[in-house]
Amino acid sequence: MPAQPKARPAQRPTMAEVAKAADVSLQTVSNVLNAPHLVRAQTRERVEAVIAATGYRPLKAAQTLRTQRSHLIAVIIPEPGQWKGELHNAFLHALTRRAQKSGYRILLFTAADDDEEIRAYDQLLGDYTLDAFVITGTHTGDRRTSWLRRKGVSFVTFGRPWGSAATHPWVDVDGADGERKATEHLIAAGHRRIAFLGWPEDSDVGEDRKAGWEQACRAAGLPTDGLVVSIEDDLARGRAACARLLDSPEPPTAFACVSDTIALGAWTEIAARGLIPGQDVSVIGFDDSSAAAAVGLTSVAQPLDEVADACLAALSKLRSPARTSARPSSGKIPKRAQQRVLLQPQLVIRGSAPSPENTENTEKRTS
Amino acid sequence: MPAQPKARPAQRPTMAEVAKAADVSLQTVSNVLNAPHLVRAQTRERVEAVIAATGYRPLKAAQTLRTQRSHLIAVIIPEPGQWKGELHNAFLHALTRRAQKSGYRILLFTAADDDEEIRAYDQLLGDYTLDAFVITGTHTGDRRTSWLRRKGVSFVTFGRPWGSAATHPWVDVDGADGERKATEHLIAAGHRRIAFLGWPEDSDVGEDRKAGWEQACRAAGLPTDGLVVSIEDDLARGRAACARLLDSPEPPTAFACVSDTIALGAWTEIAARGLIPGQDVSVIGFDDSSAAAAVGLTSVAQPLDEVADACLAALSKLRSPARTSARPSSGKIPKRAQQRVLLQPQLVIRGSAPSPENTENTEKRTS
DNA sequence: AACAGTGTTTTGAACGATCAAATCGATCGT
DNA sequence: ACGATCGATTTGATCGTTCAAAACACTGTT
Repeated sequence: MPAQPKARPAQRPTMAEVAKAADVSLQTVSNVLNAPHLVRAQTRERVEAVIAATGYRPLKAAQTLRTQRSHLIAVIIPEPGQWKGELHNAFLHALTRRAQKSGYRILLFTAADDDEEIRAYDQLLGDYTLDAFVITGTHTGDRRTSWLRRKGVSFVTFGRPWGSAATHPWVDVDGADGERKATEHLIAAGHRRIAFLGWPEDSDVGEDRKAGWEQACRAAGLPTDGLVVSIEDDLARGRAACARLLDSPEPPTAFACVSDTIALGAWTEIAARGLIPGQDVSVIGFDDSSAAAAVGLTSVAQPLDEVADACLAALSKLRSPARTSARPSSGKIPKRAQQRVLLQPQLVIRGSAPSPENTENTEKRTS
Repeated sequence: MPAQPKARPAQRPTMAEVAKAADVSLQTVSNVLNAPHLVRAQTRERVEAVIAATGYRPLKAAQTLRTQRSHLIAVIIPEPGQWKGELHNAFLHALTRRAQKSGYRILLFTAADDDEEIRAYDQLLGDYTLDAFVITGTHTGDRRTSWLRRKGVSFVTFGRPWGSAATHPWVDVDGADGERKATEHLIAAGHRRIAFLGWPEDSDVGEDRKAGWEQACRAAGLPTDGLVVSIEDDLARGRAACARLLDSPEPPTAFACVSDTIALGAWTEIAARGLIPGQDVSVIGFDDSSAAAAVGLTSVAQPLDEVADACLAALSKLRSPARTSARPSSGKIPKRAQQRVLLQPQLVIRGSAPSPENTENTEKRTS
């Protein structure tokens, strides 16, 4: 029996095989895929037919090696319980969905703190040929963004460059606007003493949201003194804070909260006192968690799908590896997507703070 | 000015550069990394020194192309709100952490249902050179596992092959055991009528957990008739079911629940009646969500870190591309990691169902 | 009839690593 | 002292794709 004649059984087809079957060169197949305008229509159709028949798909590993572009975007997955597990999870999902539509994939990594995260960047960049990072939870004095910039890596942040004039692309949700909408909703329902249950003052996001509440109160001539509480993001603390305020000489009739966690604490305390949330005392949370939906808590929802879209759009600068050529850049500036995007959240109205006209528990959204 | 003499500024070092600097061949550098025993100690040290000095790291894309191994494991990220968002998120985190310790990375993808998921597998396998999949949420008649098997792809499932004798590697948590522990805990605290708030009967996981409750009751000679409720995983329904049972002629004094969501519903109803959870009526949930921790709900915790470890260990069969060689396999069977692992959950005791001797709200874990 | 200009296709090299086999020295047995 | 054996290292080919430049085939000009 002669030596096996190159038997290649049911393997994944390669570009060379497609080329042979279509009786063209390798490069022509490549052109059909990457630069169709260079190929004569007739030839192109023939090649495309073979591609369809064989189910050929270019191998990413080979493409990556050659082009230095992997179609991979790295994103952190936070420690459970940290930075709003549920919110981040929904964001990750949106990002993954959107990315895979445009041919990208999300690569996960973990890190307990910013320094560890920077080390993770270094590792990832050493191993893989990443196209970009999506960074979440930016804050004042964030070292991660400057590190990435220094390394020349593309990235977007979900979160503004708080407290710095950094010019990197970012996408964020207008927390002040959200809290303002929540507060105005309460005012429209007739409330005149509206408390704000917030986070400790070192939180950029927290201060932003607080500002929204304050603006709305000011604009309506309502008091704010003695109506602010700063606590860690914890249901029990939210409950305690709510109790304290309700027992004060001039108790508020509504609570605007910096998070659903804290709002649920308030909601629990109100219910435990035999009061009816949304009727006797109103509560509004932030982030529209599943728990909020479950108990009927009105909450401010972040448009995560849009955030994900905007992040990916901002990364569309993944073009041209910036090679300085003698060719003068033609006067046309490449229209790049928005690099700094601030999106508006929505108020999801439920029983804990219903609309003035309509006291039903029906859920509705207002932008 | 002469042509630029191969100026290579601060690029990432390649293996060739390391080889030149250490005055050895390419292959020797490769051997130092992949088969150190083949290299003379003195040479090895010299090469290692250069590697350390230059910070050289092999490029995954090139390795992947050559070895057909990417060190990538694909995992689904479920739609928010589906299959226990929080639980899956924690699982993903554990998996990512463990994987990156062993040089692997997690690649995300999404899919709305099983068919779409299979299409996603096909896409991923077409593009990337994946090492394996981790599948979650297996169920009776699951088409995904048979598809993967047919394609010859390595994978593990988090979840048993319910209702089939499939032989693929899997890791699961013993839900019956968890619910039994919960029920026994309630029995030890003196409860004699313990209800079970469960899911509709088409859920494999739900039936497994229910069996645990039933076993514990039977073993203690306690009644089960009329104490089972089947509802969707929803807080409001849990609350309603709890109310119905409490209003029945022979109301239970404790609730073992199939999930934290439902347990929180029960908890809410109990609290709303002015009863004190854990004192008047006890409740135990399942999954130890952050909400359970927040309100002090006793719950059954899945050992997700161990699940992740076991999944990765089961995948350690990522060896040998199965080439049939003439070399007879030596008698030694390669010790492979456990391919079928059933882990035991832990009861996390909190106020809603305290220990008999100790009515404090202190949190403790018992295995 | 030779030439420039287009449009289309092919050739050759390269990306960065690993595999398979060849080579080179030194050691060993008889 | 000579081939055999073994350890250490090198050479050559290859994974599947894209880039850069060359080659080819026409058309229209002069």
